[in-house]
Amino acid sequence: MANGAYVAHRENQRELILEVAEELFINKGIEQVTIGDIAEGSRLTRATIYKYFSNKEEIAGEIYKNVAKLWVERDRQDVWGFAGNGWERLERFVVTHFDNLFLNPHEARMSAEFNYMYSKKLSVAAAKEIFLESLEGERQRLLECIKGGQEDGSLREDIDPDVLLASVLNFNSGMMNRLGELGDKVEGEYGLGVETIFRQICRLFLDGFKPQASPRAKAAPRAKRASSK
Amino acid sequence: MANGAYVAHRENQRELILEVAEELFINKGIEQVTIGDIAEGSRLTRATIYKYFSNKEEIAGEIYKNVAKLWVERDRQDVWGFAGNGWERLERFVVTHFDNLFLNPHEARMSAEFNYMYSKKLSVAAAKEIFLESLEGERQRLLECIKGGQEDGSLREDIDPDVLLASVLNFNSGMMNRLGELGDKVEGEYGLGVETIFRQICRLFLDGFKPQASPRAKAAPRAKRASSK
Amino acid sequence: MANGAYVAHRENQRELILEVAEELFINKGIEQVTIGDIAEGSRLTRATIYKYFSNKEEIAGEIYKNVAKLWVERDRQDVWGFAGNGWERLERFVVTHFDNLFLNPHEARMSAEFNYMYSKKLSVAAAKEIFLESLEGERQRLLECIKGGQEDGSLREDIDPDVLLASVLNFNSGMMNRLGELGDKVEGEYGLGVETIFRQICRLFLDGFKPQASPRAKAAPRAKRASSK
Amino acid sequence: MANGAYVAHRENQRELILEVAEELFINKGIEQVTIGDIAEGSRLTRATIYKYFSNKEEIAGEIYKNVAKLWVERDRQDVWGFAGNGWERLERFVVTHFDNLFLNPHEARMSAEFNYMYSKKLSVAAAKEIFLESLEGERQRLLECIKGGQEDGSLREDIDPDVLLASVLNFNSGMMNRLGELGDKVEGEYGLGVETIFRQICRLFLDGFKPQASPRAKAAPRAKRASSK
DNA sequence: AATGAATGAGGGTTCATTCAT
DNA sequence: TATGAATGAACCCTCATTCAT
Repeated sequence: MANGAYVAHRENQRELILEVAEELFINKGIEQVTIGDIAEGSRLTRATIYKYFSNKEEIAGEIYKNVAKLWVERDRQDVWGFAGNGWERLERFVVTHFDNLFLNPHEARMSAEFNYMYSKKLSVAAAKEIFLESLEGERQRLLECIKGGQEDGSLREDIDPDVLLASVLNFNSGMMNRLGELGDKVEGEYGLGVETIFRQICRLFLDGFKPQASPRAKAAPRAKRASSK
Repeated sequence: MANGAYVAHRENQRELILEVAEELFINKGIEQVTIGDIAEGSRLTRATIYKYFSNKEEIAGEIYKNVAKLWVERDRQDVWGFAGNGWERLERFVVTHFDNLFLNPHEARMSAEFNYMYSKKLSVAAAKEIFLESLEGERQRLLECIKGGQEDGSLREDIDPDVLLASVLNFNSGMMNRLGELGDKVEGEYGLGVETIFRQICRLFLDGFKPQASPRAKAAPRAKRASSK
Repeated sequence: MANGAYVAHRENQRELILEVAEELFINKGIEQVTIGDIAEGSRLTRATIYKYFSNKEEIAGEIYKNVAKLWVERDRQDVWGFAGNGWERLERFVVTHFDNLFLNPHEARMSAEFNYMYSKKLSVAAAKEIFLESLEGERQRLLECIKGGQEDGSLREDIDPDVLLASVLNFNSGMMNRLGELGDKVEGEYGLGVETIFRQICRLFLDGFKPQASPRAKAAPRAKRASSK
Repeated sequence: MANGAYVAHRENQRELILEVAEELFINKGIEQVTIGDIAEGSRLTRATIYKYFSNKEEIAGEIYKNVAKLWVERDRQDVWGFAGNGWERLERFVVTHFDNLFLNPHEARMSAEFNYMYSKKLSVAAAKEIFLESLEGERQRLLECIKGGQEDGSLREDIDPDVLLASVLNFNSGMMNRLGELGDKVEGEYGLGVETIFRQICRLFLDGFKPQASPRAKAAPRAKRASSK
């Protein structure tokens, strides 16, 4: 029916807008992009954009959700289906993520953008909805993977699984955002390929999850410092 | 003479502006702060601010340089003066930095803000000037520390020292910025103290620098994925 | 036949739109109501509204005409059929009108709205058409009532009947609009019920129509004032 | 000092803006006037207008306050200084007001505009502040005049002084606003000069305040009507 | 050195209205 | 008949920046 055509058209326009917006967000930064830019890029008027989204943040949130959905989907296929010991599966979780980011740098870029925005503008409630929804069952699956690794002896047991979980997730986020922010700039800074460096960082981090042979080297006494303020 | 008074006055005003701006940048985010806000906070007019700085980015750069200078100074006192094997000194380098960040969260905040801005607005040249200048001799000192560690057997030798160096610096930056962006939000998300988590992340990362007992576990074959675009 | 159904349907829709619009005009003020509001209220789309009326003013005019028709109809029943002397019939004309307004405050509201709009947006021609059409034979009937009153001695004779007529009509309009604008606010302002006050105003005004016992008190010499501009 | 020049300049600009705005408000209606219109009229930019007033309503309020201040001032000179019996002073109060309005029609126009706006947009609190402030001691002075009139026998005693007071004030407002809305249109409608008509309305109303010779004519029995809704 | 005034550019948003379906 | 899409014109407001004092 005609109705179906309408719906299809709307969906096409929505996608068009999202694509244009993502491109712009990544190149110029969410905050630097105006609704006008998006309108121009999609050859629509500003007013029309508002027929589809009620503001820029909603657009950004939508794009982020799509990206996050991709991640979960990829994990489902390439990580959680993989049989191996705990450490190997954990490695897969981390490495596969960065593998894909090297292929799709825009995802890291968008994540960096969105996380920054989240830390500023989004209400905690709105952010939580987006982030939690985007993670779906990942946290649970990863937690079980970690517990399994501690049982099968491939992961160190001296750290609480919940802490390990939070560590992995924050490491991933932190380094992904760094990757996104650096973009192609890192070569200029370090004279090394960005991919090389981040692969090694992952490797170092992951090796730290293995059972540590000797009791951990005694940490040097901590520096005591006053606040700078 | 009168001239001296003028110079002193100018210096005072400059500092006042920088202090007010830092406070605002940290609380509201650089992009959300207007010159008007800074003017109001320092009880000057917008026009007067322009007598001291030519725009907001310059102010931010100045503040960042000051913070970075602090870091270098602290390292000089608490890290490079410390005698120990390579791994221990490296650990100090990383842990001391985060110790101080927990005491001075605004530094992490400012770093996150500035790095984000750098990835967007700053010309590569301007950014390079700021970042390189701020690092001064740190890179060199850290590189020597790493090489020493590989010689004294406390650091793994299967990774090039330059790569290890870049790894440490990028890890530090990435996790610091993540820390800055999260602020106090992480507790709500993970139910764990932010400090606990980040200390463990550092520990895991640093343990990965130790010589690895067994030849590195054979990585699972990498997933092959097409670009999402 | 089908044609009849169409016509009936159109008529129903028209009425629906008018009802919704009146409700909105009264509550929010004509200028604050958008075509979109009316569309939403009548569960139609904006585009559909345009199939029935060419703009908001036309809708408002239609509603006003309906209200005015009511007034004429009521007068026909309750005023002009009443036998009494001139003053008594005049009183009826005024008092009945306000009696009804107290029962139907939305009519006063709508009148106030419409008069205000008339003074601004409506072309003089369009306004004349609406106002004159709405008055139909009222002016004539009232004029005869006044002349009758002057003959039967119940109305003062020192003022020209045409002037008395214009006085009554303008008084009615002015106080009705004031009533409409005040709504229920007057109580807060004066601590008196709005109905009480307006009834007394009518009474004072009407008593002024009686033959004045003494020659009118000599007015104090008029103040001479320059324009404020 | 230069400071004085600044202050004087500001004051001039303020007045310029107010004058332009009043002219526009009167001709086009407050709601039809945009800040852009005012800016254009005063040969400033929109942004500059915002340096002087924070929005259109504030401008309108200011103009209304000025007009109301004029009224109070005129009353002080021409009404309250006048010695006469209660009815004569009351007459002065009403007639002087309209005398001045005929000379300065823009005042009636502005009052009509403002009252309409008050009934819609202004918060009751904001409106009260403006209206009460503008009336200053007028209410009290008029009340005493009325009580005096009842004592000296020039005013009817069968109506409570407070009610008489509210009657006069509402009559004045209502008819003034009607006058403002009609502008010069009334001639076209009634073939009579607007001034003539309104003078007679005042006269009729004021004559109603005199002690009524006979017991008030028994009102015809009131029409009983159902609500139109 | 510091200021107040003024600007121009641009951002987000809303609405009446038209058009193709 | 009714509708969804799209538009373009406005409007309000904010800000960085410059200029004369």
